[in-house]
Amino acid sequence: MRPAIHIENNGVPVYVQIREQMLRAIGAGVLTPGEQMPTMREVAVTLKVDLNTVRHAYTELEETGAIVILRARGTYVAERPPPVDPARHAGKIESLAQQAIATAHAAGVDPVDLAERILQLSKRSRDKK
Amino acid sequence: MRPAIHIENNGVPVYVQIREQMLRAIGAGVLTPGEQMPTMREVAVTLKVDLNTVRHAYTELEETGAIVILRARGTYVAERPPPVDPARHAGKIESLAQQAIATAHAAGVDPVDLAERILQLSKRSRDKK
DNA sequence: TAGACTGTATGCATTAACGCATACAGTAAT
DNA sequence: ATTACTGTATGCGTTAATGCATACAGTCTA
Repeated sequence: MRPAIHIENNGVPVYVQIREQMLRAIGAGVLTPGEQMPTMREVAVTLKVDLNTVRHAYTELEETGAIVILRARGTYVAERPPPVDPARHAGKIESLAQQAIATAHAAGVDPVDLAERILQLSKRSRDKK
Repeated sequence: MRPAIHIENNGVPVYVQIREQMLRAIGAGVLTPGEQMPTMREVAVTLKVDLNTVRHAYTELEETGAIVILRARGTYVAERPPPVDPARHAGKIESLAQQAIATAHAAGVDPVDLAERILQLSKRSRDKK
């Protein structure tokens, strides 16, 4: 399956965003072990970023054992991808949640309203599929 | 209270890490509205990073309305802004929700998980009061 | 063998991030 | 007025991130 990658202008390097989202796609089962990853060029063109930027992300993914890169043959999800550390993932959620609360507070918005709106929007886009 | 900031070598810019973690501290209630933030120099020395790097982070926090910077007097966590008219308020929620979803996605987090965590945290802090 | 596809690599230019040092400018307490 | 503290600003140098173009090198299929 082709993961939907989304690049944002947060100050976070593009290659980091690609790396994280690919990791999530693998962890979530969107990309399964042995399956071919999207081609570097494919990702580069789709996201309108440089080929070397994608390679940067892929290289790091290979270093962590998440994927295997075969020259001229493509890249594939590793047969035994490193387990997604549950604590690490939970920490990310926690962090994002607190950030969202702070931001909402600063804008005079009730975090509960925000959360409910997020739910509506996400579930709606999920139904499309 | 003094938030414990931790800088990592993730490829994520230092100023982004500071910005995010300060936001997190505010969202978690470690830093409360009206409370003085750690001095820029304090943070710089503690984390062994450049003063301008900290300023970069603080400046962005001010732009989002999370903190208030008073020249020569220090920086403070923003008070909750006065309520605005319902139309703009709804617009803010919409905007924040979309931003949160994008950020979550970029970080490899399911927006639904994020929303549910926000709900938990907000309801909990609501009980305290 | 030819062509298409895929990863690898280089060079050049631009911008951002950062550290380090130094200085300037308000504020508040003594 | 002096001093200490806080934010603001500049200059210099280094490294990293990116985009853009171009080329090289394996692999596979027709």
